Amino acid sequence: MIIILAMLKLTSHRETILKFINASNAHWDAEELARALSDSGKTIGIATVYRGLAALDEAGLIASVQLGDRKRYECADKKHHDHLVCTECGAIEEFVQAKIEQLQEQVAKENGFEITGHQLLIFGLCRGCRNA
Amino acid sequence: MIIILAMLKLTSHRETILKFINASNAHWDAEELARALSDSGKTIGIATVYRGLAALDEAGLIASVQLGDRKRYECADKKHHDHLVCTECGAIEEFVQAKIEQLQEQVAKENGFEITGHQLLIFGLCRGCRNA
DNA sequence: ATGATAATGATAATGATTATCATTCTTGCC
DNA sequence: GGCAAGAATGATAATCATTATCATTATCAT
Ligand SMILES: [Mn+2]
Ligand SMILES: [Mn+2]
Ligand SMILES: [Zn+2]
Ligand SMILES: [Zn+2]
Repeated sequence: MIIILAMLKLTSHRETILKFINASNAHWDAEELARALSDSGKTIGIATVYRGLAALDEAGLIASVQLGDRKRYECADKKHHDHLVCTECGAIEEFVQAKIEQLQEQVAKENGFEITGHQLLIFGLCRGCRNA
Repeated sequence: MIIILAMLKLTSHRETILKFINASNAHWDAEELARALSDSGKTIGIATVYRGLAALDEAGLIASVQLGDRKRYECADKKHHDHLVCTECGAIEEFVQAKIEQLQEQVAKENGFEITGHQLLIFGLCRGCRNA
């Protein structure tokens, strides 16, 4: 059904998790996802959800963002982007700013750093919450 | 001795914590700081260290960065900056990139967001770890 | 100095995530 | 198809950072 990388064993549970994430556009944390799966009749043990998410993330089949104290996952089939996080309602919006990405490389070079990843979180009030 | 904002009550413990942070150039988490204080003969209960750091941070007398799962604190008397984090040795370097800051404002505007804060973490290998 | 109020510290509680371990799948192979 | 080896699962205990409790103590305005 899906070509899974060699490092990952295909299991129905992982497939369920992967499909669920790919089918949505949200940023899920483990508990939320477990609840959603349960609500849709596909209950999976919470420990397995945690492990499945970590495995899929490591295999590059889904992406993750560390938001404050919890890790959230989203589908990986979109290009790299960063996030705007509303501190009022929790909404998460995405953006891409090529120039910022490029300037990060420059900063790294100036500091003798070899970049392996980055995370830019912009906190604030979303349009809705500003007007509320 | 120090002009403390009205919102914060001066206590010897908070003063100790503040001085310690200001005297160093590092990014401390609560446990590390408690241990360091203890080692220097000024033991402060761990709960008080947590509360003291949070209070000083809220008052703007020190600054904080959420690094992965733990919160780290540093002295606030430097201008805003972001961080380069070595995933190998844990070293944290600082940088300022005005253009990136400005582009963030632009991104926010484009999305109807009102920025209240941001955090840019660049992960990778520091010069030392690259050559090791 | 005195009292109102906030801070402290020992410790319990929380919340997210990981570790255990017995049981159940997957997959390669006959 | 049937089987064994090894990985995955799930219930639950364990961690780890941080916060909450609550009795005691310190601070600050009067
Ligand atoms: Mn996203
Ligand atoms: Mn810093
Ligand atoms: Zn909002
Ligand atoms: Zn390093």
